Amino acid sequence: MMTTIGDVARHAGVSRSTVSYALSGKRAISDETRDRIGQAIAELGFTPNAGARALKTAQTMVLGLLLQFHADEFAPAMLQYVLPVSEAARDHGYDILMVTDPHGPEAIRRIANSDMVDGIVLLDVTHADPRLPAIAEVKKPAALIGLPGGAAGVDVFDLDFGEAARMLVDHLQERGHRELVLVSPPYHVVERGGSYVWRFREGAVERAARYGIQIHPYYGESRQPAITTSVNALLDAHPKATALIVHNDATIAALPSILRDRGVRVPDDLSVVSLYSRDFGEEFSLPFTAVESAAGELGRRAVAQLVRRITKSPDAGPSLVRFVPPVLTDRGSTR
Amino acid sequence: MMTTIGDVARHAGVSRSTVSYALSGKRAISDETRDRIGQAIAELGFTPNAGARALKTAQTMVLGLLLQFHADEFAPAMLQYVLPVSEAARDHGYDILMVTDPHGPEAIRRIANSDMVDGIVLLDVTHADPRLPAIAEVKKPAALIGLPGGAAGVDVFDLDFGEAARMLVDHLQERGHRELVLVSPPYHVVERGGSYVWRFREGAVERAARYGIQIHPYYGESRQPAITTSVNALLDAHPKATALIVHNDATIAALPSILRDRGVRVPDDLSVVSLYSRDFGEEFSLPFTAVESAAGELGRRAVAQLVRRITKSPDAGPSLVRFVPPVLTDRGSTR
DNA sequence: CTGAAAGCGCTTACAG
DNA sequence: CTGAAAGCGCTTACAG
Repeated sequence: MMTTIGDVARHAGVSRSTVSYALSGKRAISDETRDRIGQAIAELGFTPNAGARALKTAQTMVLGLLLQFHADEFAPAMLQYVLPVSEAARDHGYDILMVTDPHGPEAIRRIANSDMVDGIVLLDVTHADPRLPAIAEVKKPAALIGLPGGAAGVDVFDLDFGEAARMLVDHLQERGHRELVLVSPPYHVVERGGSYVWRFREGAVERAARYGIQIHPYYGESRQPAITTSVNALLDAHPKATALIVHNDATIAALPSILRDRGVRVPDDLSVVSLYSRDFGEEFSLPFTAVESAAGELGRRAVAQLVRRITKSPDAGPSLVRFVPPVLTDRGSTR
Repeated sequence: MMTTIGDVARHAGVSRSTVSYALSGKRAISDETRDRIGQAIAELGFTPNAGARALKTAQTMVLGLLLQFHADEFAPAMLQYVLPVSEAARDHGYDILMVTDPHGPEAIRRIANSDMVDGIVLLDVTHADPRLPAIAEVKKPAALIGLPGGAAGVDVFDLDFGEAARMLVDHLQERGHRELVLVSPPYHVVERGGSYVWRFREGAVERAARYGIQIHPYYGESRQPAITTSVNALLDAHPKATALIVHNDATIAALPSILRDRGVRVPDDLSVVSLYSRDFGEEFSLPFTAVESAAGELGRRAVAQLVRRITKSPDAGPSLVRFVPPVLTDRGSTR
């Protein structure tokens, strides 16, 4: 039923190895033979069997992509990472095996030990990510998006959240703000080890302290109506604060409505800065000055480095930790 | 380097076939032999090579999932389909090869002809979807989410958008509304063949006509600030309309802000009904009476049927077209 | 420039 | 209850 390389060889009157070499270009083939093979392939509609090729070459040309969806969390930002990873993989000739299994470590062992993938991308890596021991154990190249606590032994890519916070505080300081409120992600993200929460928070708090700026840090919420309640409560608690730093996707998405209901105008009554990706901002129509979360660049760099690890000799240098420098986009939401 | 079934066999002092049968359970094995094999597997850490198994059995245990992201469209709703498909696949023992390649037909030929997948799920299928000829050509089982124009020769799952519209009009009619405004998806979705646009629209228009209700149908926008401008324009144009039917994700997400800016209260000044999934509504904090878009159920049913096609004999009956009946959730946004 | 043969790691008739 | 052998569809030394 399926056309094999043997069918093509027979049809073209050559050996199977010649067809294989014609396909790979790994040795010289006479023009006439190449033409006959090309014609046979066109007539029969041949595509090499990926499993057989993988078995022989020990390369699947597939990357594993591990995502996790946490209940009670704001999912729409996830897509900003998945798409660039998928597109970058295709650009490098790889397909994506997407795994959403909540049992991350087991899923990693399964796809790695059965050799379904040549390498693995982990999204949303946490401080003590339970998937990291599995990654170390399976001996496949891997790239992480998100900063783990210790040395992971694999390549790590993340936004420089500390620097992002400092840039935003600087931006407000330059405009004369002396009292700020900071809304971080929900506290359960800290408990899960989402280090971007405290890296951003510490960056903001330290920078504010250096300037003698008062800053009131809070953990926000991820769902309505708690978001509205909490934002209102902390604005009430700090009536003299002139600026709000929002490091919380669900909160920034809800903020326009909340402020409108309070009759608060941005930037006249309150300055607002945040951290989100350009696409996310567009989808939610967010008009705030913000640091780009750089999901696309992180995804592309992680894939490029992973492919390098796969294709170069097993130990192509020590593992990398790369912080993408933040970029601030001024959308006029500060005064 | 990698542990093979031969290593396990040697370690356990049995033949490779015995190990294989112990794993598959396809023939009786003495307790003692089974124990020795189990121990060997545990000590050596054996997982069968997926490529070799696929080559021999002609089954990859992988499903292809094809998504497309259209520029100038509202992406967050896509995740509501991807996740249930992925989870349902895992429940059936399958992994997901996710393909976001904008060249859909080529991507289908590639993953199907190289036998990377046992079946294919197509998301967001349109009236004259260019991917359908490729699906027909490759001779792999497939399941579509979204209704194609003609007979696809494969199983089709979609929400009954006509019925959804009729339910919403009924709901408004029962409450005495006599003049409605309908916001459909952007017109370019119609041009692309998104039949859910006109199925919903026709359902609403016909139902309204039957009741003698005036209805003003419009195509909406997918991005700000056009959304705000267009909603304001059509509310201005129909000051006597008492209810709004929104069949447009980007518009419904923006609606709370827009109405607040106009000083319009729901449902006192205006009744609003819509169509979206429960998760989507939660993420965007949407308080509107709506028909559930049933993304989860569609994904699960598509996968279940696809697996049936794969595992049962090649022709397990004629191809199906299944419309999931809409369910209305009253959130009190009508009066 | 081309071919015959071995082998990647499995599964499964065939044989006992 | 178990084993030896064939074969899935490729790639790549080896040989000419």
